[in-house]
Amino acid sequence: MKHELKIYNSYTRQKEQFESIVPGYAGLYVCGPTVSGESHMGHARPYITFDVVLRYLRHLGYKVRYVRNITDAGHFEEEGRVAQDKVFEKAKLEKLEPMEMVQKYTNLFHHGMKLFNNIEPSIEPTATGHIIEQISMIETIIEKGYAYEVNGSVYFDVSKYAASYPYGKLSGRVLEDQLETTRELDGQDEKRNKADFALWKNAPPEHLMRWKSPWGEGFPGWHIECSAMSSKYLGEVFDIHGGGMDLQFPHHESEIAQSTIAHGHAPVNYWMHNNMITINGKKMGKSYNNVIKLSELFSGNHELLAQAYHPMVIRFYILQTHYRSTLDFGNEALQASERAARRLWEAYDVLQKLTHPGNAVATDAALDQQVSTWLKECTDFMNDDFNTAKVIANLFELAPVINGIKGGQVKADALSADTFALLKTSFDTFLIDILGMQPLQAEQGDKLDGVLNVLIDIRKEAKKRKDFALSDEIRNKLAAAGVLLKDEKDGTISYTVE
RNA sequence: GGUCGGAUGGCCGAGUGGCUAGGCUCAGCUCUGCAAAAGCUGCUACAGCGGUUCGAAUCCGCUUUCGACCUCCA
Repeated sequence: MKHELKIYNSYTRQKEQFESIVPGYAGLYVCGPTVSGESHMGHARPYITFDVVLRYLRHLGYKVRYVRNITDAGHFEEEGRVAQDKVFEKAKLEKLEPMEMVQKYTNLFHHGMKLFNNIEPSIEPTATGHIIEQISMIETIIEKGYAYEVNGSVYFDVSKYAASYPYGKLSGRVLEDQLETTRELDGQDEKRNKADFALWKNAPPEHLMRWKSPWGEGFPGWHIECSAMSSKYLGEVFDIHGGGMDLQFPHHESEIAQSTIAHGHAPVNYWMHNNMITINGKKMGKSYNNVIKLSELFSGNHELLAQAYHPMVIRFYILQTHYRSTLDFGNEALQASERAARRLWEAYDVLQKLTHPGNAVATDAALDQQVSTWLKECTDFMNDDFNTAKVIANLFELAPVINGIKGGQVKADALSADTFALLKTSFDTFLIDILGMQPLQAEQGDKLDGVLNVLIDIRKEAKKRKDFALSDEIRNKLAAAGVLLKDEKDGTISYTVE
C-alpha cells in the first residue's frame, strides 16, 4: 500500500511510518465507554479523534476492522477503595436493574456518537459478553506462572514480569517507584506486591454482577477485558490501539503485560493517545466533578454554557486542535468554532454550485499553483500524524478563492479546469469524508421552501417598485422568525434557517 | 514526593532554526436602496533570564508558572 502516513507511537515516543501487519487491512482498537453514566464532553474527544483515524485509513484504501468495546460491568478497582462494582452501586441509587441502566447509557452513548457523525465500529463487544474469554486468558497467565490466586481473587505478578520484560515503558515509569506507594488500599494485603493488579476479583455476597470461575464467583479485573476482546477480534498482535492519555497507566500498561504473557508477544504495533479536554485548565473528569455532559452541551443547559452547541460545532472545535494537545473548554472558543464551521460549510455549499467555464489553461497561474499546493498539503498534513488543525487551516485558505469566484472578485477562468475539478473533489473529500463534517442546519422540507419562495417573490416585486418599507418588513419579520434572507449579487434571494 | 508535558498576539490555536499558520474578535474599505453575506486591508505574538548560532517561538541551561499521570478516569 502506497502512502506516507506517519503515526506518533506513544510506545516509542516518536513518529513512525505506518505499515499494517496484513497489507491492505488494518486493525483498530479503541477503549470504549464505561456505561455506568452519561458521556461528557471529554469523552467526545477520543471517539471523534479515532473516527478521523478510521476515516483516513479507509481513505487510504485500507479495509479497517474497528473494534470499540462497551464496558458494561463497571470498572472494578483492583485494589478499590470501594471494593465494589460501581455499576451495582449506581444501580441501587437509581433503582434500576444493572443491565437496565447499562442499556440506558449505552443507548445514550450511541445517540451521541450518531450526532457527532462518528462511524459505528465494526464490532462493539461488551465485557459481560466475554467473560469466558477473559477467564480463559487468566488461566493461561496462571499456567505460565505470572499470576497467583488469593482468596478467590487472581493477581498479575508485576515484579516477576518486570524481571524479563520492559514493564512501564509505555507510560514511562519505573517499577521501583510503584512499589513505594504509601497508599493503603483494600485488597493490598492479598497482593504480593503493591504494583500487582487484579485479573479477577472475588465477589462479596452483596455483589449483583457475578460469574462462576475456577476461583469461585467473582468478576473480571478491568484491564483484562480489552486484552481478551482485542485479541479475539483483531488477533494476538494488531495494528493500532487508541484511547485517552489517562489510560496509559495503568490500563494500557497492564494490557501489554497480560497479553505479552498470554500470547508470548506484545499485542500492539502502534499505541495512540489523545490528550485531555480541560476546563479552567483542569482536566474534565468525574473525579474533578467538572464535567459537562453531552446532553447539556447540546441543550445549553449548564451554568458554564452561554448557549447550546451543535454537535458539529463540537466536532469542529475538537478537530481544530491537534489530538495530542490539551484543549481547553471555553464559550468564546466554542462560539468562534461555530462561526468558523458555518463559514467553511457555506464555502463548501457555494463550491458545489459553482461551474467552471472549461478553459484548460489557468488565466491566473499563480493562484492556480497556490490552490494546487494548498490541496496537496492537506494530504501531507493528514499523513503527519493526523494534523487536522492544519488541514482545516488550508481549507480556510481556499474559502476566499471559492467565495471570490462566486462574488466576482476572482475570475471564473482563473483556475484551470483540472485544478477546479481537483478543488471540488478534494474539498469534498477532506471536509466530508475525512473530517466527517455535516451541515449545521437540517435540510429544509419542500413545503417550507415553497412558503418562503412565496414571500421571497413578494419581496422581489416590492424591491422592483422600490417599496423598501415592505421589503424590509418581510426581511425583518422573517429574521425574527429565524429565517435570514440574503440579496445575492445576481438579483436572486437566498435564505438560511437558523 | 516521583515521572512526564505545557507556557504563542484581545480570545482559541498550528508550528521545532531563517519564510504571513488558520479561526474568532476589533477597525477601515469595496459591493449593496439599506442590511446580511462575501471580498480586500490593518492589528505581527511566541513566560522570564542567560547561552549556542550568521540567524531561535523553535536547540541547551536556569528561573517562574500551569497541568497530567502515579487511584476509577477518554
